[in-house]
Amino acid sequence: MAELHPMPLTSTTEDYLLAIYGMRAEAEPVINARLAERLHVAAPTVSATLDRLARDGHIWIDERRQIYLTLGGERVAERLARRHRLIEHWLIRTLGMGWAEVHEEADRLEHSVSEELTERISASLGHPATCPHGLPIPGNYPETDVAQFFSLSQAEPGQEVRIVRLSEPAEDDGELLRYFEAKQLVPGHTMTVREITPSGSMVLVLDGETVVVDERVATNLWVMAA
Amino acid sequence: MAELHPMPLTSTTEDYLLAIYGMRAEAEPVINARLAERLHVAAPTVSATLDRLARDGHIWIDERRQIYLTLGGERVAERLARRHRLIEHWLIRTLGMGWAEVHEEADRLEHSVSEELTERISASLGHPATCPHGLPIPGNYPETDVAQFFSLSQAEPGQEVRIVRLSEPAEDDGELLRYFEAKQLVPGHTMTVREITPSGSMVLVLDGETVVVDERVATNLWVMAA
DNA sequence: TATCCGGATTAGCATGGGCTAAGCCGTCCG
DNA sequence: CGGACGGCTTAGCCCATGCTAATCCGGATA
Repeated sequence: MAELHPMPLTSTTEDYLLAIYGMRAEAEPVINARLAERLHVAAPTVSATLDRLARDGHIWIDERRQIYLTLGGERVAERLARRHRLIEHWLIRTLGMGWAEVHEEADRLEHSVSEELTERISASLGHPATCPHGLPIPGNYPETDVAQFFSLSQAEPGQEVRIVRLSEPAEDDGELLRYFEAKQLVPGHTMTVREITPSGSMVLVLDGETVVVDERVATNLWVMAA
Repeated sequence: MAELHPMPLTSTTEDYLLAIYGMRAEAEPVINARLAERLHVAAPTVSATLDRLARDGHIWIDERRQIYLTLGGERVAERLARRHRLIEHWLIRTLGMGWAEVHEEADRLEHSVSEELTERISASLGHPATCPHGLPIPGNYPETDVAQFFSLSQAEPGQEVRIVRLSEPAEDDGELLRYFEAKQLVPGHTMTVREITPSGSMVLVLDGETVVVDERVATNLWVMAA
């Protein structure tokens, strides 16, 4: 039974749908335990909330307890991702907020901006294709070559790559964001992989500067061959 | 017992504090029943919520059941009013939203914008003293002559007055807002009271146009001698 | 004085969203 | 084979926020 007049979703509901959407986009396994980590809540809380989400037709759960968005759930999540990523751009462009700070602000604002406001923002920015951290903005992102993207941790020594975006979880790590910003490890920049140490750390050269990143960091940067 | 680290307030809590603040500013009696009307909730809900607000030190209630903000509660409300009114300006100036629509949008956004963002907005607007509907922005409003303001319904025939602001409740009435906008009954505009009918309606002349407003409408416009 | 009315409270209930503590499953490993 | 361990649910609890129905109270009025 679909609702005739869809109830406005709660902020919590939106958070869950967006988290599931993000994990799917990164091809991470979407299960109860991972959601609990990402959302910083206890496992039983996730179970109960997922029950409601399933009841309301936003998600479904298969026999192996994998969680999937329904078409409706995905539409909601896409709209939220769109809002979130547009807001980030907006805060940077029109108010000069910091590259590393806007994600947190957008996390709150995404639940409050209307559809109408979202479209005005998109228009005023010239309908950007990605957020400042390189994540695609649904509705603005051209159908392309996502297949060419791979994690920096997969790059070979000697390879020259261009950063295209951050991983989803990186966005929630303020520390990491500030580090990326400081080292100029941001979308658009090109670098060369000098070497990879036995422990998995990568020695990079960008703008003539040598930067060393450990494996955890490398995993969170998506690149393409430059 | 004051909290050491003040818990973030809920959206509901903020709504109540802001409503009380607004009613006080208009010298309306602040009692349970009026709050129930303004917030569109049932009386017992208001009682329970006010109990919590009192428990947490945001308000106090006297023997005649009048509700007052504590110093802390007032500080919260002022910050909210500041945010709300700055956001309204911002939406109009930077995104071209409508004068009659921004209040509703700001009602949601005011709960989500950070202190930092608020100040950036204020700065980018040149620290405006009032919202687009003429209500003062706490922190930006110069200490002046509020005493000179009076309700249009108190004006005398023949008097020339300038609109300074709307009443608080008018802001929640989209219909009325659109009417004001259409008739150019907005802050800054000057008009002359031609006559007052026995029923309380007022015949006004502004910009050479004759406009008739009934008493309910006149009550919602604050003016000063032009 | 008796009544009515506006305003408030009490009682009882629901829902969303949190928590801990316990226990229950599979799978994989020693 | 027997654990241990990861993941999930059950049971039991809490609080904020909403509701209705019923009652209570105090002041104004017929």
